Amino acid sequence: MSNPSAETPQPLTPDEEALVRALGQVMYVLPRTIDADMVGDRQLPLTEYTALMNLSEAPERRLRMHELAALCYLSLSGMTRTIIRLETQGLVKRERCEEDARGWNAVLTDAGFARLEESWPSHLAAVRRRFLQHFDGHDLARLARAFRQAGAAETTD
Amino acid sequence: MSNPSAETPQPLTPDEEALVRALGQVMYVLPRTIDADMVGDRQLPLTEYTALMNLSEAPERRLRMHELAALCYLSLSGMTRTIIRLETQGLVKRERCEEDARGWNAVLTDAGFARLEESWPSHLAAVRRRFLQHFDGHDLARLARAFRQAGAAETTD
DNA sequence: AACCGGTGCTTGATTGGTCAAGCAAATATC
DNA sequence: GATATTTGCTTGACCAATCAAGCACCGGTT
Repeated sequence: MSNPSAETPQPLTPDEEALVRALGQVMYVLPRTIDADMVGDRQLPLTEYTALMNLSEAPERRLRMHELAALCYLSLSGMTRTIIRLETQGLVKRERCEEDARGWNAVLTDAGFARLEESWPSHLAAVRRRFLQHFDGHDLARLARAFRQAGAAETTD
Repeated sequence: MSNPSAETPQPLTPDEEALVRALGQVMYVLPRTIDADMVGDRQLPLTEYTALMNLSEAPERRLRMHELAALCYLSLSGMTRTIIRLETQGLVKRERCEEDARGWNAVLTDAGFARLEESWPSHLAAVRRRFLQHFDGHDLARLARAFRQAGAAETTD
């Protein structure tokens, strides 16, 4: 991403500076507190919750590994490991893919669905308490748009 | 709407839902992309950059371990390990604390300061490109306030 | 002055992620 | 239709974080 020509780029304005510092804080703190809330409550870490949630929304409650990984913003190997954890708890099972024998589907089991329903209120509460609450009165739709842009990784350069 | 009982808490509005999903994305993706940008450019991972930056702003460019840990939103042991990495690169040194022989100060070396100056533009560019840019036209001060609230961990309930 | 609980930091074990290498099935090329 | 390349996922090695246990020193009590 190399330094754009100038050796001393435009420094941040105080407002920008404040936002960037606050971002640092949020990036570090939020995932951990939400995760901690959920683990404390129902023993379901955020990553595993996210996986189950995405499965529950998929047709047939099943998804190929790479699709699920993308939806969870996880590497493929990270996803493999998450699914293994979920499988040993009986919340998910893996089935070979019909039309491509290299592929696997992760399938949400009934136990997995039940567990998700159980965890859902806790997750919702954590998200409200730790996050949404503080954006009361903001234009949420507009914020969401900005967030999505920022999150769209454009790994390039 | 029907019964908001204890078992079915108020679900999210579509706007809230969108924001929460976008947050998930940002929480996962941003730290990694910013880190990747900086590592690619100057071999300074974000955690180490943050430590150096906080030291550079401290009086005498020195800080006790627990102070630095708090500023970096890191556990004390995480901080120990980060400082060890920085020390082996010669960017920081540790000195026993004068008034309390149990304590240590992490001190930014000249090499560390130089390295920080070198990395600064790259960090700035990454932050602009990955984050600030997408909040053009927003009320940054207000946003920063909301972020800070969300980041203020209140670990217990 | 000898103890003893509390504090500051480090160390050991574990965890949850990464990337790179590997394996098996699919597909393209000849 | 045999071989080479690509694709889908898993595995191995590693890394940066965590928590809990340990060690050294402080400061108050007797």
